[in-house]
Amino acid sequence: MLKSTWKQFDEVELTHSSVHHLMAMHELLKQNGYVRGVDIAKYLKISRSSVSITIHKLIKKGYIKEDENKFYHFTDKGKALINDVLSKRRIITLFFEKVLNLSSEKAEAEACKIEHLLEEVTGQRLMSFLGFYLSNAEEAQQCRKAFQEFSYACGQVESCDVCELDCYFAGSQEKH
Amino acid sequence: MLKSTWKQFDEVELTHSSVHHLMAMHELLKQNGYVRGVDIAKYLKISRSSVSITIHKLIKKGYIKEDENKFYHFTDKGKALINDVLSKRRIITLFFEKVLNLSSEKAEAEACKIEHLLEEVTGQRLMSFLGFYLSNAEEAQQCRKAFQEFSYACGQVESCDVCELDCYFAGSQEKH
DNA sequence: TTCTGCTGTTAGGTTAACTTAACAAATGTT
DNA sequence: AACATTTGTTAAGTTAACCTAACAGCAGAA
Repeated sequence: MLKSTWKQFDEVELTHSSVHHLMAMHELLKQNGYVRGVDIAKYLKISRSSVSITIHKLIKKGYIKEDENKFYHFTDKGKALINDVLSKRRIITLFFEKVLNLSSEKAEAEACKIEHLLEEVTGQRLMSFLGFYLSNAEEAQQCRKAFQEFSYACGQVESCDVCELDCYFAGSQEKH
Repeated sequence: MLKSTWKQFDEVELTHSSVHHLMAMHELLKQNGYVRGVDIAKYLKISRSSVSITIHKLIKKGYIKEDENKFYHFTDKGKALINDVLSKRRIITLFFEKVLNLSSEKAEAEACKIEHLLEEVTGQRLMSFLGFYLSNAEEAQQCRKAFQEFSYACGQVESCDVCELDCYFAGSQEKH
């Protein structure tokens, strides 16, 4: 891999924290019809002061505007971002839940950690894959069924095609 | 979702940065047979001082030990972690590349951003899925073939089952 | 109207991860 | 032997994201 690829982690347009301030806003707007700083603070379980600072940064960046009564609203830019992140989260969650059979709580928790890090194209491709894999297409249905019956027999071998090192899956069976 | 789920992001045992110091070590050990601070610094393109500090933290946490000549080595704990992360990266990369058809560079870059955030169980499930999906099983082969021929016809509709909001995939087609 | 409580902001402090600058110790060169 | 380079460490500064404490403004209750 390119030796500085790892730095892309820091180069996301908005941090995990900022994205979640926006997500909280979206959720609270849907719930209550309005959002104030204190609502976000309670929702995210952080201090009002911290929220105040982050929100002002987001205002400066053009994702949020504030009205006379200190109620917050999304700008078009903010709405677009929320839409992207929500879609991506939804798709990733669906994948974890419907394909990998994680519980819906775990699926959401895992999606939440990575949703803002993946590029649009990855989300789109995943979307496309799910659109097919979860469809009623004959091949998809049979594939799902066969996978359910399939149990990866990694326990017997020292190494397999997929993991070059000690078998990851084998190791996992001791732990679980 | 549980309202504090998002905080799990910060609660990973090792940060993105720390994990990548260990990954760099692994890579350099494989390449040269030894690692010093300056090697890691050059590899990660950060300052020697920064590496020095991070490495000492990792020594305190028990992932690395230092010999008389300031060469670094993994402890068993470090080896186990590297093994886990590498396996997870490999699986995720494979998924992005072989299932979602991302280029191998993009697949690795995307995997790199999220590999340390996903739980073991997620990696295992993905492993299991790939083990089947990429296998020679009749159903898997047909599914792969059918998916290749499939193009998600999202353009015609306002919304679809998968994305509740504006169609994510439709939006993406304008951009690309 | 005074008091209380809620809300937002500011000030000052912490931690993690970077930076540059300065320096000490070892190593290599001439 | 003297000088230059490499390497690791330390000091001091930056940014992001949190914290607590203090305080100002407002709004409702006694």
